[in-house]
Amino acid sequence: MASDSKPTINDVARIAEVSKKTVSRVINKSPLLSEKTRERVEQVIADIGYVPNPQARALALRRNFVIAAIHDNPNAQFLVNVQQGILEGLAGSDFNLMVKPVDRNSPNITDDIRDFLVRQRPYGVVLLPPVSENDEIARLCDDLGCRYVRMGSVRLDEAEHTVSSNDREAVCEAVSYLIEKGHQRIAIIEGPKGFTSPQERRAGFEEALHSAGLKLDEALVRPGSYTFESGVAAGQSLVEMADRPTAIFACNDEMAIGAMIAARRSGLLIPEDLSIVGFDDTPLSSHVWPSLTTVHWPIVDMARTAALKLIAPDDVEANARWLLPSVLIERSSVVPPAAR
Amino acid sequence: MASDSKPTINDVARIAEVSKKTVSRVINKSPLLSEKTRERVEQVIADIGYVPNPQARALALRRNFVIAAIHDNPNAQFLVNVQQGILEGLAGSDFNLMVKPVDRNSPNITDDIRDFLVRQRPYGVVLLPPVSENDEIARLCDDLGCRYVRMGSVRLDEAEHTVSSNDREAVCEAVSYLIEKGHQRIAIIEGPKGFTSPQERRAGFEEALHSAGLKLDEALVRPGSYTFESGVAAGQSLVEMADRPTAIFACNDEMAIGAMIAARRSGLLIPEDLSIVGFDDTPLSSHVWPSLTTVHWPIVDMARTAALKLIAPDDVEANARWLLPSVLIERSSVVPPAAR
DNA sequence: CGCCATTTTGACACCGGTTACCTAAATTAT
DNA sequence: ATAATTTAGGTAACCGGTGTCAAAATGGCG
Repeated sequence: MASDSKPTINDVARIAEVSKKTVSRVINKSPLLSEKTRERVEQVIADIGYVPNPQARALALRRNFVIAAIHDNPNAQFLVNVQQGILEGLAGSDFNLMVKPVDRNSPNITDDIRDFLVRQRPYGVVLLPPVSENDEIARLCDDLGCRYVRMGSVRLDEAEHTVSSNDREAVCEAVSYLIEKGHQRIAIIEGPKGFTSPQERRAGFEEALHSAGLKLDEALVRPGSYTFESGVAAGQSLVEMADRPTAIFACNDEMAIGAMIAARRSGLLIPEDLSIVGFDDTPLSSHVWPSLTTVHWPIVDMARTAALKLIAPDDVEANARWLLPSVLIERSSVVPPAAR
Repeated sequence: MASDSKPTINDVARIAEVSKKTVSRVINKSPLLSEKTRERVEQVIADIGYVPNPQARALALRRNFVIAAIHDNPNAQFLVNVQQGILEGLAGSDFNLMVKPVDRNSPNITDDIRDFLVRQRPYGVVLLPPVSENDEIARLCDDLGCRYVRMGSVRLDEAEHTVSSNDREAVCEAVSYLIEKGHQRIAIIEGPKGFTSPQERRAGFEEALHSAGLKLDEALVRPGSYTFESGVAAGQSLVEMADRPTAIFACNDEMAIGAMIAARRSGLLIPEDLSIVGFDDTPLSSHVWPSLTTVHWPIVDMARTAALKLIAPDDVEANARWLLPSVLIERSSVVPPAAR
């Protein structure tokens, strides 16, 4: 009993004895309408359960109510946080969220995205890191006249199309915290080359050393790829050193936890023998034992802000905001270094 | 230089000197067209870069090209896998994926979903567990004439609206494997009450015991909620028993890993002192040390199948498939019990 | 009461496609 | 050669909304 097909604006108009246009005015809360007819029409709408057809609206308005999240990020927790944030920003509006993953290794990412934008014509897109760091794609959106916000550690000094976090300052703070605790030999496990966020985090690391008068020991720098395995490998090579570091800063939590596991395998106690600081504040970081001291990366906030920038041009506050704070979360993976 | 607004079907018709309808026929690959005009029109389409407007099509066809994933599941890895699977199923079609999370604790989930379906009118929806277990919502889809597929351990004996996995058999196999290894005192950490999947997994557990002639010891049953913390709690209470079990089956990986951590905190060696088997095969399960023996839950396959069922009525193979195999993955968290 | 300004409402074309129906040309049958 | 049938393509209405602009209704004021 799937009932007859849905009532349309014409049905409402006929029953309420007004024109379609008047019904349209009621739906769109136009101010130039008498209270009397508005009530009458609203009554009819409620009676017959009329709901405007979004496709028809989209056609007439020449714009739809879709925000797309374009990503090439394989991290599940990140993705889900971003989606949550965008949906929070969209809540209460007519907008819906569409997800569009792209293949980071494909040579024609740009073509793929162009095709998507041209076919689907989303009202706006949120570009997620690392795809957000691709200037060509941002230009593509510009050319196609598609609203966009780039999320990440992009540090473009323009509020309109960007939502960033101050990774550099936050890492500087975190590493300074290690130094304050008495650590001098501090290692870093870097993120993948060629992206902004690992660069920023590395920069913050150096900044902290410099302002404490320490100099960077290249022997304590390890490459990483943001994966658990790369953290294990880097951690292992660090703890096997003759004069191993007393603390490690890893550019993300997964690698930090990998390093933790590697250290433990080598018989080290954490944090007594080795302090560790991560970055991201994934749920996992509070689940491991000892719980991981890390930098909270405000993904959900960034995503919510990005969504608001796209759909709420009047929200001056959201539109002005483009640099959100990453803050240090002290847990239990850091203590002063043991005397040697 | 955002260029003038996009070419429409009228532009193509005018330039190719045919009617709109003929262009429409070309787009829709209608067979009743001469090869000559088809080529001419296709040439014009390519020349001016015409792309059909999806909103207009949606309006005229009275159906859009949107598949929505409706979920109330907080697990990030699960969600991302589902999205990946659905997108694989949708790949190459005109369909796009929309995500619609609902609040599992809200009393008016049904109203929320009804509202979404009525407003957005997606072509089809994939209901994810545990929402998929709610019969009221399935009925709602029926009433609203919205195609749907319920994913999960739903075990409705009807292929049309269901994609399930054989959790029960798989768990039975996994626990039988423990028994073969020589374990007799096997504990279970259950999933949340009131959902099908934990029930099925528990049933499989009992089945394995029975067919081996063992009887269920209620003292070795612990409640859980699929969270890491509940796994820690359950694990701890199990290892503190005077005659503790030699093996634990946890109804998901997160709890298995929680139990693993709890056991280690109590000074137990894994797997020497305690074997552990999980369920899901999350990436984490191969990252922990020792790597977790677990049951692979074919989420991606299930999601892909669900998507195909929605959009490819001709794909008889996909439409007939509704029970996908969960298979045991042997890693290194199980060994025969130590002599006591 | 009549006139003008203002508010409220409606007629109609249009957004960019599709369907139903129709016509003219081409082909086949008689 | 003519009628019957098929094939190729066109016409007009329609899907369900919105924008424009003008008409109708209302109200204030002399």
